[in-house]
Amino acid sequence: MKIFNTLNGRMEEFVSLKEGEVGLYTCGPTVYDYAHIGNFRAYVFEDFVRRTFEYLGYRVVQVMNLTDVDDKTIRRSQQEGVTLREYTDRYIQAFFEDIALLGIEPAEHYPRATDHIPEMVAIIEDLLAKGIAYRKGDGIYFDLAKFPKYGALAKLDKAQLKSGARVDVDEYDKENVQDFALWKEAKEGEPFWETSLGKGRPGWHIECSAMSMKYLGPTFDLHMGGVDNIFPHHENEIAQSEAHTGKPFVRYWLHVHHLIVDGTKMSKSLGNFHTLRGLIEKGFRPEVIRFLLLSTHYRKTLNFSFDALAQMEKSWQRIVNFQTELEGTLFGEKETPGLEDWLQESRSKFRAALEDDLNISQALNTLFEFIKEGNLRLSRGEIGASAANLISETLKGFDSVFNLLPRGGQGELTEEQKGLVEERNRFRREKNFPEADRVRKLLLDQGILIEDTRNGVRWKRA
RNA sequence: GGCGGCAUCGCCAAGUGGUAAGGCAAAGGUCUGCAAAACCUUCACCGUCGGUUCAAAUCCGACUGCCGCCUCCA
Repeated sequence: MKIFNTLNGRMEEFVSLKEGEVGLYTCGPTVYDYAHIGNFRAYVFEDFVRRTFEYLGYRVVQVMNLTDVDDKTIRRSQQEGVTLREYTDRYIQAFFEDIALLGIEPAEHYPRATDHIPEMVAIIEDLLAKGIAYRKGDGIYFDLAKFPKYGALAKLDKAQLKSGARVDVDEYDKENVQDFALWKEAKEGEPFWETSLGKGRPGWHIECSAMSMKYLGPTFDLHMGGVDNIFPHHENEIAQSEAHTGKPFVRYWLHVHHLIVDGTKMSKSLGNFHTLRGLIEKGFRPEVIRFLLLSTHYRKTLNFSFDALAQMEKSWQRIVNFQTELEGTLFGEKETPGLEDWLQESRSKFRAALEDDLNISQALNTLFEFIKEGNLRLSRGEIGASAANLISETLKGFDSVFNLLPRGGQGELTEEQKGLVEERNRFRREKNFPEADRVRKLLLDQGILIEDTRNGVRWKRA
């Protein structure tokens, strides 16, 4: 498995710390609102990575944090006059609903920041004791001067980091504008925690250090997130964690690039801002949205458009049709020449694509070539029952990584519906087409679409 | 202002030195009671201009456009 490691800007062979197991930390949402499709591009890709490792035989231990305390969550909960917990509970629930719709496999751990205050305090106390952190004015800050490696991930020269245009330096009471907050002392009217550090709340970055190390250990395999997190968030995580433990923090960093809409940045003011809920209300299937979010290699900007989404729907249908035909057709027994070789070759091409820095486009190429060949064989009438089953299993194996097929197959017909299909067949044999069409319409009204193929009748849910 | 990324057929998107994967759309055909699905055929000299090389979409330079980072946004 080769992956592009942001840490050194190179393609590297992935070797896990523990054989057969991957420790994975993925930066999760700040739960102040519904997540948007840009967020979901990252989460869907992370799911793809997780599934890829599982496909390759690894056991994955994934941690995704839920940031439930920050300026935005505090401000909004106050505006609504509810507690921080009540406010964030609502969006955490929405988040879980959304990722379930997108077919994202749950992580092993979803730690909430506010449930891990003691762990964060412990790290901060240690950093204070080591003289790496200092208390000043309204908070506790990390002293970058004590961490020479700072800037390695983002490839920023510390000396060149200036107080940017976006920061009003006067607002901060720290010794160096570059230093970042570990702890913020309680402000009037804001939620706070009573700790050995005093009353206050954690800075943003410390939660990820505390929670990742708690569940994955001081050094772990893989840390992912959006490119915008490289600096300062991930840079700060490295500084805090390594200053605390004296050990390397993360071995491989993977960063997902952004999503743009119609070639331009997604923003509320441009009216091109989309949430998953919004798209579903417009009638798009979550599987298709997942497909689109997945369809571009993670290190490239993904261009979202409704045009593209509509095309994805068709493209997706091709995959589903193939599976439907394999599962929903009554095949006889038949010898299929070269079956094993073909399946074997497809699997190895598929695997090679995944192992090449998670090249999903190549993996999809393999999938569609597989479907093409399968359809060709179907049209030639070469497929028997056992072959159809093997092909279907191979397809499902590929799909265990994409997760695009409707889950649990398409179910079974009721006895009555089966009877109707039989009845229609009888009418067709008798060439009584008006009656056959009437029965077909009857089934369609129940959501069952009947299609006649060379290999027999098949059905699917409309 | 500093740093970085991207630019491939109408659309989505692989390919990073040896002459353009795949999907959608489109056109023609086959199959078919109809419909759908499927199959066959057709469909690109890779943003612009220079350079390096026997050979470049692939390397170098300039330009144009878009995107991102430069302290709390995936």
